[in-house]
Amino acid sequence: MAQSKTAKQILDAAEALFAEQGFIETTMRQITYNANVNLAAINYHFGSKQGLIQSVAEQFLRPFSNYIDQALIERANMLDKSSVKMEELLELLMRALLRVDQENTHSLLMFTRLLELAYMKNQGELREFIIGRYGSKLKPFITLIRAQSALMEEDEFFWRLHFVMGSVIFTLSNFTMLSAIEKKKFNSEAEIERILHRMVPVLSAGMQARGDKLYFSRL
Amino acid sequence: MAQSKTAKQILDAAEALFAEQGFIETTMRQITYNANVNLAAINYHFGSKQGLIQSVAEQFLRPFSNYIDQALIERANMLDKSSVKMEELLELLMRALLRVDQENTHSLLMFTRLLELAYMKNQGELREFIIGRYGSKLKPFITLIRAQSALMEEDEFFWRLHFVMGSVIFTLSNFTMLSAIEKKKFNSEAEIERILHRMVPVLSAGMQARGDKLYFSRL
Amino acid sequence: MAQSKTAKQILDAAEALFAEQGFIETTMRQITYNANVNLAAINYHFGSKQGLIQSVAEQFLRPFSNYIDQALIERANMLDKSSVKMEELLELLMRALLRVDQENTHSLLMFTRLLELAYMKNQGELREFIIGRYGSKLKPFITLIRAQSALMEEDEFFWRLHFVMGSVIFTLSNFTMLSAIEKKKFNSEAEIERILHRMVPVLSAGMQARGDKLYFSRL
Amino acid sequence: MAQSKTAKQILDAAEALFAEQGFIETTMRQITYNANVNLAAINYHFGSKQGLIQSVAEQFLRPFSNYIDQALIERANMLDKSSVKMEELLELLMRALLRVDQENTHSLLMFTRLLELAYMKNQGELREFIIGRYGSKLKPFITLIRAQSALMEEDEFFWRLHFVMGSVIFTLSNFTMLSAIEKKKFNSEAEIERILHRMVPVLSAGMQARGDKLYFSRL
DNA sequence: AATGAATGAGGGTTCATTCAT
DNA sequence: AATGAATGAACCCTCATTCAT
Repeated sequence: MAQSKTAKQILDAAEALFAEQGFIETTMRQITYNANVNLAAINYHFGSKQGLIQSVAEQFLRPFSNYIDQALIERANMLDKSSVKMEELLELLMRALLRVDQENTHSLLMFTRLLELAYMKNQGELREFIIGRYGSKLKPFITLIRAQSALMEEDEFFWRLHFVMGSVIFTLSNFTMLSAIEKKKFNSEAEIERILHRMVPVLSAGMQARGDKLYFSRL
Repeated sequence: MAQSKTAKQILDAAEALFAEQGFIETTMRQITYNANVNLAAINYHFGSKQGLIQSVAEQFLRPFSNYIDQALIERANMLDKSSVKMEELLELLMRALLRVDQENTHSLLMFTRLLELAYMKNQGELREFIIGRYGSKLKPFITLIRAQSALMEEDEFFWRLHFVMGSVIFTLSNFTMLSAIEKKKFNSEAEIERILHRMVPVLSAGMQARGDKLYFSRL
Repeated sequence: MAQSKTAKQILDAAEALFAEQGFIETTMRQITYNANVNLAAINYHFGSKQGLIQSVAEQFLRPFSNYIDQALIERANMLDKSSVKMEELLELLMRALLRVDQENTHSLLMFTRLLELAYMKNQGELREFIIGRYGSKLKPFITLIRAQSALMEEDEFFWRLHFVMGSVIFTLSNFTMLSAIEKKKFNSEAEIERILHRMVPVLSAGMQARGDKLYFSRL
Repeated sequence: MAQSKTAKQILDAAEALFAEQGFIETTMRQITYNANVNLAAINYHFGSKQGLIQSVAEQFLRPFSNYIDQALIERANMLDKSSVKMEELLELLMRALLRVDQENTHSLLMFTRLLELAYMKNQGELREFIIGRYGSKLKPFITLIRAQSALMEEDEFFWRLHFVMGSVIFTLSNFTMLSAIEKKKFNSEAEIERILHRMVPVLSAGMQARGDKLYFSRL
């Protein structure tokens, strides 16, 4: 059997709490209390809180990365190369995110919080863990994105990619908050699928925009 | 009313530390040590850490809001209405940000961290404080943006605005980290002005993109 | 005023417990419970447990080192140089130890435990603290010892000094135990002064012994 | 009765770790990890950590005690009684120590740490175990030492013996540390044989010194 | 107005031991 | 005979806050 009952309970409780509150804000005592296990169990099974975070992360990243792989293969078979479009790529990405989230309720939020954390200082270890483990898997996907973007230097592409990622991370990270505002303002319930879909043309246009048209004078 | 010397020292030290590390990560010990005042002084002068954050926030928001006002007047004078373009609006915004930052070193980062915090749960008080105090001031500017965006429903616009804001907030919030990566990868030093400039065409294209072209099948 | 009441209470309680149980075996909870103060007070006043140990150490080392200094000056005035003898030097040392112990009940045992600790691995910080602070003060004394020892190489002297120190440290460190055995065996109460006195001729002879007379065959 | 393979592995691993780090500092996790057995195995086979320590002790004490026996016989044969000297006795002891150490790498250090532990409070059980088991075996040897020492009362002899033992125990117990210092200071590598040899004249002179020459005034 | 001192609550981690199989 | 899993107790430390002056 892959993992003990206790480890499973810890993972589930941790996932829910991490998703809701964030990693740092969630304490080991909360997790073990919710999981109905002993405080020391986290250290026994995962070594440390950081270790638990990595395990929770992996639980999402593995299937996500697999979905991306599989989708790219599918796409390669289904379509003739000439017709690949940026928006299709982004939708493929969004679909992968949604699928994983569907399988495991908190995945999408976890993904977001994870990236958030990975960009923090003092989190070099986590950063390297993620990049080392999954960085290479996403490369072909990124290459496709690059091919569909406007012509630009490498460093420009680097920054744009992060502009776009920032959009996704920020939006998902604050989704609860934002959809509450929307409800109050427009009385319409936001669905995560709808929001992700709304992103596609925006992000796509961003990556394809011709740059450097203007430059504001310094000061 | 002139604030005491101690309060001033606390505000200055807090601003620098908040900008560098974030609000939650900064401890009162660090602030009072840097400010060269007693640990209890923060509670004495500002009631609590939260109170200090609001004071620091206000210290930044006031001049920023003034700059935006002024910039809109500038724009009204400088350009004939027909030629107002989205990119010009965004550059105007960026310029306002940079100007404030120039006057008071940490402003730009503070702005970002403030927004970040405002979107958090349990920060309803801060959120209302900001919106109540400065929300209305930005309205005319947003109206101009809306006019230059692609035709869309109100709720679509609401979301797009947040996509774009997410980009800015995320990028600036993680600027230190990202520019470190860039340096390692491309051996080039990122300047904040350059990055803000790079954002302009991307954000602009995002706001102007025609939406709803595709919709990924559920699941 | 030099130090707060709480700090004083902590020092006293810590000293007693350290002397009785050793540094590592004594917990911060025991100390603060005995001192009747809050657990966090140690960290407030001394930064860490290690910091407390250093403070306790200093409380003994300062007067001890002063006594040695003063005694050496006295000796220099009182006696003509020709008559300085090893045993006098050692008695001077013992007297210094006893005096400090008399002033502050647990000093002698503390001294011992301190040296014990200083020789442990992972205690480089403490070692450097002691040497840096008091190493130089003891140099003149050690030079006199050297002058009265048998002729030998520097490294031989180094080792002999530690043989002799080992005697003192071990005996004092286990004094409670040893004197209990003595009582059981000889029904006589051991007094620390008497024991230190007993050491003098033994240590003296050890330092003055001519070395290298025999060498056991390897294996 | 042959002990199980697991028990053997535990004993070996424990011995090495105890010798290197000391009893208290060595954790059961370290032992079982190095022994490549389950954490619970120690409690299963030895009842408790304390039980393991006693087993390890016995494993060393048996051969050591045999060597001493044998050495005393050797001595009886080799030398005519008139010429027995203190230094020869001590060298004989050192040789026994070295021989055991040679057969079983960690013996010498174990011997030291064991004595160290035996002198601690709360270790009455271990103390009695050692004395009950091996105390009598050393008696003839101690009688010989007594005969070669200076004339003195029984209790004086008792203390001197412990002064001398303290020297040996302390030096060996801190040998790693001391030889590191020597290396740094004199750039010469200390060998355990050489150090033991260096002790011989020092200890010998200590035991033979005439006592009571002076008495420092009780301040 | 200001501060040194003190505190209660809570943080992650480590340990030897025991339980269930 | 052996072990993976689990645990209770205890560890040192950090935090924002409050008290007494």
